[in-house]
Amino acid sequence: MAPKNNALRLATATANCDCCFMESHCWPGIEAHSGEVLVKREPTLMAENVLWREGAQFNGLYFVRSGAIKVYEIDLSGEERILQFAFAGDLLGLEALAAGRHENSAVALIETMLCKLPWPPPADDRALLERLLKRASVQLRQRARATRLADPDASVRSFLHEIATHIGREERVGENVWIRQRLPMSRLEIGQYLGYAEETVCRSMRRLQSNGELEVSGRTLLLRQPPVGSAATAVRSAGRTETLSA
Amino acid sequence: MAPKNNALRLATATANCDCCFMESHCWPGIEAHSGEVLVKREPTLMAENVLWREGAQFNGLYFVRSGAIKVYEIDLSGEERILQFAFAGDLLGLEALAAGRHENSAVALIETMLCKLPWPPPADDRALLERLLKRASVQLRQRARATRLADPDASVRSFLHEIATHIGREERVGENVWIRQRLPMSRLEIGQYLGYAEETVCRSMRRLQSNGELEVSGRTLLLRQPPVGSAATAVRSAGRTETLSA
DNA sequence: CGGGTAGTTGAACCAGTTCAAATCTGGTGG
DNA sequence: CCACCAGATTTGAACTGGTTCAACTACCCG
Repeated sequence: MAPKNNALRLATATANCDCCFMESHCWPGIEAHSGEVLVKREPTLMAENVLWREGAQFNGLYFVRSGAIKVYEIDLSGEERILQFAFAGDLLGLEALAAGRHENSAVALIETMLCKLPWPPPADDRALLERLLKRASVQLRQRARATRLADPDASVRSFLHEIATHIGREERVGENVWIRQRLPMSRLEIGQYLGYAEETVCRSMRRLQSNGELEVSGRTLLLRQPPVGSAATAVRSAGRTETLSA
Repeated sequence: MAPKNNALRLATATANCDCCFMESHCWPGIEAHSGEVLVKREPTLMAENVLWREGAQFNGLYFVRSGAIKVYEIDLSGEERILQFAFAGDLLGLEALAAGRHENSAVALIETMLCKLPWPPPADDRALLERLLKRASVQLRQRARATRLADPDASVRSFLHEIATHIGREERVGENVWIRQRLPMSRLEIGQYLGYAEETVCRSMRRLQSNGELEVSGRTLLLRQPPVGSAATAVRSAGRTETLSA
């Protein structure tokens, strides 16, 4: 459980988002190739590698280029509570900006590539601040939804849909649309995020499976994308949100 | 339960935070009387008055000068979930900034005075953006803590302490320090915020009372401020945060 | 003082947790 | 390529803390 601190710290390079295929993911709405934003490529993290540790000084925000990061804290009773899962295009670390120090830890769940936006920002860029403020606003809105819903089935359904629509691939089988996704986190971690026990998540997924809402095999997930207007849609829209994080 | 929409909409006046006794509360860290920030005084809201309603267009952030506001949403099962309580000095509405539309509602719990910072801001002020970004960062950090803790006693204790240290008055009785505060919200609302039933909050407060941690009589609260280093402190620090909102 | 809402208490119920054990999976080394 | 291992997942069963329902009481406002 204790992650080995073998975070790779290889050479980093300054890069311009301009030339990055992820530009539109990291900066939704930005005019393509505006050449505005300077970030640093970070060395690739392998699963379990630490991005930052509780107590570390805050010195920049991260964008996920690919992979998955979990942000978590250890509460007084020693339990791990997961605060955020971040995937490609997501912004990480905003909550540490004000204090200048991280109050939680972040580790890679799978091989992950990141860019870093150093802080304070090198250039005095008002547009950048505005974009970050909007990102913060989005994260605040989403955090409000992350509370556990009425029952575990609703929570898990909502969680899986968020992940699937965020990073999954669509697949057509006959007239139905399914989303295929390999989950980067364990059942236990889903539980730690949603506020349920591992076993409850497990049983919940089984129920969803027997409802025909999804197929699971290990961490591979095939999620039914309910046709708009179906009865299932009304239920599912409980979890309507843009992404799992921002 | 349905609040009457008799929000008072009287004449508002542009004001400068400069001349306001709340300046240092609304803008912690700002150089006093810098004359930078322009806001509008909003008409006083009475208890139950609506500040904004779900679906309303976002057109500015609010600062609470005095009183108390609750921000809540109605989930699919018709239950009210409270997302934020805001008191004097707190900033409201950040989560609607990105979308340009409120996805939740806000009403006054008691008589409340507010200032509004129109959006987009009239002046192109980089320092303002930076401050707001920091405020957003603080709110993100705090939102992470608002999840329900291991047991209701810990949650309620933490909640009451946050409120008390934020808006309560200190009182010395012998060598002990107590904080006196009249709660602006009902037991039910505390439950809707913490994720417990009204009765559970009630019993929890009773347990804290028999522990000698507090005195309650209706909504009047007298909370023991544990001396630093006492056993109680270790427990209490579970809820260590700056304010209940930002 | 009287009515109505908010708060409190008790008891039964039940969803989710806990504990324990079986089963499966993915990855490793031979 | 296959056997094997450690960790992850699943299942079952007992337990328990929080919810629910139903009175009852206290407080606040007119």
